[in-house]
Amino acid sequence: MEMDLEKLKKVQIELAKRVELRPFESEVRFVVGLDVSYSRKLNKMVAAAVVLSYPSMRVVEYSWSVRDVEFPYVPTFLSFRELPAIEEAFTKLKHKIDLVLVDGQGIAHPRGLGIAAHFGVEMMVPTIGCAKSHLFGKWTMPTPKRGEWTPIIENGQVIGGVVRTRDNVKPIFVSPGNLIDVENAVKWALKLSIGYRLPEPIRLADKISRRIVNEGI
DNA sequence: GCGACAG
DNA sequence: ATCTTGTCGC
Repeated sequence: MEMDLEKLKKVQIELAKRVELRPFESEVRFVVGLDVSYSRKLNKMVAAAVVLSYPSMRVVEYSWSVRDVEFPYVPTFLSFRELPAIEEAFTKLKHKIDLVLVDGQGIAHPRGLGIAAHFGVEMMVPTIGCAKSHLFGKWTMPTPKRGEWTPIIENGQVIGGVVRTRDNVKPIFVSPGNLIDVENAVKWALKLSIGYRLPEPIRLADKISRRIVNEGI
């Protein structure tokens, strides 16, 4: 397969320069969650985009995209595998989106461009990365109480947070994707986490994409 | 050289 | 991510 990782690293480094970390204070009406599920036998993937109203937290719209899997899973290069699908699903939405949550890292990535940051700079929309496990940066375990969080640090800079979204449940790794800073990314990841480990937008996107795969795409 | 390594 | 049985706990 024709894929030059060194070349792609340069692409990531260039795109990372376009990430803007800044306070996020705009009014939030609609939030979207993005996630991808796979059908191993069909070699296809399904990306789902779920729109929730805020603060009512109701599903007001959702869309999806089915694509052939043409890029392998290589740690730190996840966006080249899933971005085509999640961008297509996102583009199909009719609502005007205020904030996006993506399943994966934001800037907490070796070259500062996890899938959430890559998506954020290409779509130019406020984006937060929420990963279920660690990839990059030094961190310590936060206390077991919901709302508690510890910083993910690299070169003396806070690039994200390890966030406890539920009492005594394994924390999630949150980092800015674009147009938001660490504090606001953590704040919103918590506000959108209601009763479950993952924020509602991402949890529902996972459920919907998985259902589409299991119903025969 | 060795360990780590989103989904 | 997917595959895959039972099991612990609210």
